[in-house]
Amino acid sequence: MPVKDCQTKKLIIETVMKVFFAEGQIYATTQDIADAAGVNRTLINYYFRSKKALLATAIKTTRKEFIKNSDLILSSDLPFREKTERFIDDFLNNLLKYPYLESFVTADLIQRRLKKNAPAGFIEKQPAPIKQYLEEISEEMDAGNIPKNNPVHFMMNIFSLMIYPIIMKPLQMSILNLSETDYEKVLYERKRIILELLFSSEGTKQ
Amino acid sequence: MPVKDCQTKKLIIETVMKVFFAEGQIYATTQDIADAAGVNRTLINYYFRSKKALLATAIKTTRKEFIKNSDLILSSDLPFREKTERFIDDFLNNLLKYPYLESFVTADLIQRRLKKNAPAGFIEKQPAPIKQYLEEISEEMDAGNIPKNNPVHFMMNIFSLMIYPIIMKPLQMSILNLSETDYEKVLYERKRIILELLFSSEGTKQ
DNA sequence: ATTTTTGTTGACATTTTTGTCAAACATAAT
DNA sequence: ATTATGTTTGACAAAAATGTCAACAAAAAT
Repeated sequence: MPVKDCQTKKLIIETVMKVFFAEGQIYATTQDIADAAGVNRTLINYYFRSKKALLATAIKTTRKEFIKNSDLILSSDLPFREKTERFIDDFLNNLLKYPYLESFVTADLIQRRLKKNAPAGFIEKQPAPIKQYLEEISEEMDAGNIPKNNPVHFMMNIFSLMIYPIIMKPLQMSILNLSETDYEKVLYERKRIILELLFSSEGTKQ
Repeated sequence: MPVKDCQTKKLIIETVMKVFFAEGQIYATTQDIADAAGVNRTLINYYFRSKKALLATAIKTTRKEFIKNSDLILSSDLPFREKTERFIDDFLNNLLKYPYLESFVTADLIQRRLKKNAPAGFIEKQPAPIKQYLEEISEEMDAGNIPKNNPVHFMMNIFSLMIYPIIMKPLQMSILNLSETDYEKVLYERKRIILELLFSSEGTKQ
């Protein structure tokens, strides 16, 4: 019976999550991973066949953890504004844990689109909760609560406002001339800012 | 006198700009670059010392082209709203040419922050035009034309709303269930959407 | 025309990264 | 104790990527 088994296997996956998705080391080698996990590199090939396979499962694992809560929120029957508020709150929390997951997945999608030599990831269909939420956005627009546009814009605005400042932190820090602590403070205010922006224009359509 | 000289040298740089910053092939090898440019790989080492050095100059070149116009706009004495409008217009155009420049630079910054083994880029100070524009944002806030907050939020909002949908296009396409042509159409509407959002909340501060 | 400089090429060397394999090890079951 | 099972390791092999070099070609300068 495997005892240590799942331990090291999990350890390796968690290390990938840390190194790639939390720290953003997209060029990390298998040796880097092994070192960070404190295990022999060969174990990566033992538990997962290849680096590619390891990254694929790591992505799946992280995505599940990422979506778990937010899908529940989007599928709930909370009133629109409250739902949006909770979604943003939850999403931002996950984002701060794994800021670079999206960048990595996107990079992956790009490589696969160009070469047959597919590195890791997987293409994802539209999640049902997102679809439902998009419909609610549409209703809110019809009700005149938010400016009437293609609902995808509202969704895009949310994602943009939440994600960009986090994934581009190093660049934004230098452009905006902010220290590490300053930036943290700014990020902390974001939730409020985003909500104000999304709902400030009540009935201001033209 | 060098005649062909600058031609191939330029060709190589332009190819890097295409492969890395336009197409997003962050894992492209020197051979990939040489193939795409139709030149012998050794020439990369002849004109630039190493891959690292090549990427460094390519980044500098692209950034210059990128900032050239938008800096003029930000430094001009146009009224705030018009200035913002032109800035966004110009920035979006450049962004569509080189969507992945920022992602690449950020990835680079991250690696350098962690290892001493610096790959390519360079750390950038706050550009003076940005500083000036931030002050103007502050004035607009004092004048009550836009909600009063830390001015960096306004700047962050602009960047986020412009850049995110472009750099995360593959992911957004699947999440929002949009085809290539649908997405292009949405992107085209963005400029208007962004401006409406930024200026919709006139005097709505709380 | 010849020399000099610059550009270009292919073969080779080095380094880095990934993957394989057999042997050693630990643990639980018989 | 011995076997069986899953785990771990180091040595090795293979592949991929980068860099160097001497030779060759083309153009400019003398």
